[in-house]
Amino acid sequence: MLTETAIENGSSEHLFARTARQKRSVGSHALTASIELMGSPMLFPRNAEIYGEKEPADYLYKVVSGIVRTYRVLIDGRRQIGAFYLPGDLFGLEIGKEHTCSAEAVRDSKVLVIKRSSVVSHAAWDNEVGRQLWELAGRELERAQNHILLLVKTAPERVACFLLEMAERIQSSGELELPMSRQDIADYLGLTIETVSRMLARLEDASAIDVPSSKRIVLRNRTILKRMSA
Amino acid sequence: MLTETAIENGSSEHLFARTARQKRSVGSHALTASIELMGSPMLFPRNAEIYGEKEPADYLYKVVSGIVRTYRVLIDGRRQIGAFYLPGDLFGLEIGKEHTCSAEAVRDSKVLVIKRSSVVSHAAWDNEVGRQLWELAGRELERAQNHILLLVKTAPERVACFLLEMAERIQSSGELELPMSRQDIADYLGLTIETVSRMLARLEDASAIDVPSSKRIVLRNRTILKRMSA
DNA sequence: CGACCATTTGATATGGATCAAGCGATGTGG
DNA sequence: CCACATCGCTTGATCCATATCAAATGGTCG
Repeated sequence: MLTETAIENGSSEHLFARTARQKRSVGSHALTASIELMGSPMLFPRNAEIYGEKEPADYLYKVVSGIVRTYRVLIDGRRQIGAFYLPGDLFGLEIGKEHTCSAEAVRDSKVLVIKRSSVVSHAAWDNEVGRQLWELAGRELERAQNHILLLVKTAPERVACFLLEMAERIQSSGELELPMSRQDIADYLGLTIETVSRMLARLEDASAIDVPSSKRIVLRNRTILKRMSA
Repeated sequence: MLTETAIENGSSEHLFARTARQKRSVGSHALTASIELMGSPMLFPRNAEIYGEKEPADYLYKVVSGIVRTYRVLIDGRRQIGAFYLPGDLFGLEIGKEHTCSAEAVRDSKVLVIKRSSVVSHAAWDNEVGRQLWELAGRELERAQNHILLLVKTAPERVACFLLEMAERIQSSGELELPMSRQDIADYLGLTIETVSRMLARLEDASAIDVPSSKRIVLRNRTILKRMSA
């Protein structure tokens, strides 16, 4: 009734295999492709809210340009940033009816927005899309697990991890341009801005990095960074 | 081609809707039911490893009795417990090929084990199972997000949260019987055993709880606990 | 140039970790 | 059945990493 060989784009075994009779989508990015086609571009200025916690989660989003943060706040105002989303990243997928985090543009950002219901129905006739939704959820879970591990590390370790993570994701040529403020970094790492600043200074003293300007970071010695990151 | 009305067991809209032509499973717990039927029971003594990080994730597990912890360790030995699984809970589901955490029995435990591949093929012919896998992944993600938020709270807040969470899950009559050691609690909360102990003493002083013996906790005043929990 | 906001740097405070006993329960061998 | 070792937990004393408070500096935009 079903071929279980869903191994086509190198990424190994998948939970949602593809049936022979189901329509095969063109590329290996069926989900992404359909969002490109069917999504409406929206512009969000710096610090604008994209959605709020507890609001109905009727849309799925893809960052085109800029950067987005998701976060939750405790009653006394402490804010925890759960993730940063960079161009190409999908976000806003929820299991239940409502968003569990708020989302804001960190800087002026362009975002593609697509109705959840249309993705859902698309997933029903193209299992490839369903599988990619599954993988998306899986990546989110993995990210959250890594974040938990990050939050039990010491301050210098957290900052070193953060730089390595960002360098990997932003893929810059030698110099890393941080798109977010110190406050955002601090709220992501569970530290204060002063501590983040001091740890950067310490990393600079250890000649692991250079900080020519506050948002520009040169990773001078990744070996040291990696050693300090756990 | 597809009915998008997948609202049948009260739990609202779902990403994986059920097609009219697809076989409808009997109960609302198709996944759980198939694990009951097809899973093999295994006994794990206290502290036995169920699986290790990086091992191939070929099985899905369901706790029958006892309690299971998943965790990761940093190179220097710091251990972070990601979750506790109680009777009825499923665990061990991964997106990729390998486990991202290790799992151990906290106490002597009976666990049902089922081949991942058989769940996968089952999910392919019964969308209900696929949907429940999806919900399972979603609950894991939500749990991880809550854990992140927990880890930015103060020590007394973390302990209060922990007690409330456990009381809700263990569903005891007035008295809560903690099935895990102080070390486990500490590693779950990102604290030391001494701090956990002191925070319990402090909650007792505040007459939020009673601690007749080290593992027995009476929640005397949940209002205070809730107030202290964030 | 001047006001404002983000960041750094310095001085001090403090929450939780660490180090060190003490204590109570559990189990073992005599 | 008891003496004693062991283990998990609590309690106390001290230390230290990071927060907090307070300026000083720098960068940006009018």
